[in-house]
Amino acid sequence: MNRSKDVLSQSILFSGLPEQDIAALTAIAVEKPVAPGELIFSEGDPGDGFYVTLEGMIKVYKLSTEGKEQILHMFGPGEPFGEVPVFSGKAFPASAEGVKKSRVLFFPRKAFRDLITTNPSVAMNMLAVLSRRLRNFTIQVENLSLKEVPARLAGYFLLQAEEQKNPDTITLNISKGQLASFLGTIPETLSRMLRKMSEQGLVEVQGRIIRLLDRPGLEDLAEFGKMED
Amino acid sequence: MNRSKDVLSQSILFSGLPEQDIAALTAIAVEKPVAPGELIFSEGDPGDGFYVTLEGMIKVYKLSTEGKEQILHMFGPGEPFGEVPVFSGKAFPASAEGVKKSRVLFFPRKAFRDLITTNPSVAMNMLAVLSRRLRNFTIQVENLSLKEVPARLAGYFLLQAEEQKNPDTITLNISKGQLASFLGTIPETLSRMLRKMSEQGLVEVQGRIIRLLDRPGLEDLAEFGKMED
DNA sequence: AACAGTTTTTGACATAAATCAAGGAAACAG
DNA sequence: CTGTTTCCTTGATTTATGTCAAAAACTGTT
Repeated sequence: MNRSKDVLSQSILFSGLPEQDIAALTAIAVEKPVAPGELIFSEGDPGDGFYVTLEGMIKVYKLSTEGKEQILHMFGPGEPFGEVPVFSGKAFPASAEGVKKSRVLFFPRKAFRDLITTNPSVAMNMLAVLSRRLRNFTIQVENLSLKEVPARLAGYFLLQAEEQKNPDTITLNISKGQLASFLGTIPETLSRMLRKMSEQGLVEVQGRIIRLLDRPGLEDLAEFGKMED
Repeated sequence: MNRSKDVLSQSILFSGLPEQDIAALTAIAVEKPVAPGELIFSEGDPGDGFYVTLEGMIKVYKLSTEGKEQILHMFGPGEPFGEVPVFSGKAFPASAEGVKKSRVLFFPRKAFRDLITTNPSVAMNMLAVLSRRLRNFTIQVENLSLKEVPARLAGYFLLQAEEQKNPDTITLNISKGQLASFLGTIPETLSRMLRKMSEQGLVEVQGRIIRLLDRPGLEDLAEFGKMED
């Protein structure tokens, strides 16, 4: 039942690699189960390797001194995380833990760096992964600094609708509390905004199922962020 | 007077490259003067290459629909920028313009990708550059989401003191308005915070010269972000 | 079905920072 | 220098969102 090879050969990082290279990779990698809420690494840890999510979902986050959490990324199957220390030479800039029951694959730093120097296509894939992540960060900074919570929320819904390829209904794959943390706010505020959006007929909320009733309205909200009360 | 080679051979990206490779690089690159306020590229532009700052200072930023600006990075001599589209295949996620009279070097996408596939050490350097940038972004997100303006400002001062290797006096190399935009706030707020910090004896402000009078106090402020009025 | 635990919602209130408006200082060009 | 433009500061006010406290709605478990 070793599906790690399948996940890897499908992943952004290793797609296009010949069968035998994948085999060599799985040989140097260590698989690890992760329980919900279990810490994988902490901000400040040295970081002598990186991970690929095989199954489940991993969050990467920061905590304020008062305990507020900001989620930086959520990673599903096939997605690598924790690569920054491998190339920057510095410690993990954030912490990672499982959001649900998960499995991850750990790749030791040296073995992976060796692979990259001999295999330009892996290097190119890694560059693409990091570039895409930088892109996402620019959007996250833009959201936090230039947009208000309703606009971020509307943007999130529209993005999810695309990813879930369903233009008018999405299902949250994380709790509302986690969503609040991802959007840079707190559960109370998120709850209030959801109610407001419902009252205005933009969405209909049933637990984790969100029906998008007014896409033009949501698109407008995501861009201009104004909501008349 | 072609110092581009010198700047390149000193740069993070090309350090360690043999003389002849640097020469080959400058052969494919195009030098371009940039006036203060001159646009280099805009968010959404295709991006068929990236840049290295030779001289001066370049800012990369986002604008809100209402015109507020958030600066994402400031790049000085030797620093590359605009690489994301080269590897992600997508458009520029932000815009770039000169802050002062500058010179930049443009590298066409294809030539650079070719260089990387044949030259693992350049690939590794680029990975290091992108990783470091990701690191900075996590800090920026943390600042925007988990810290208040006084804490960000104190953190900025301490960072500058380090970079300028002078523990008790720093000189701003950008205007206060630009600093506000970098910290994710507006000039009015920045001005008020500076006054407050002066009143509390944390710093002394004389134009662009900031004297750090109370490092422990500033460090505390940067971490906990509380300032009694 | 009932319990303990968590997650979500709601209300009243506090506050950091944005906005609006205007005056002052500094930098720059002629 | 001297006028003009840009940058910076200050005050009064508004607003979005965080805080605190408590109730309500789920979740899964014996």
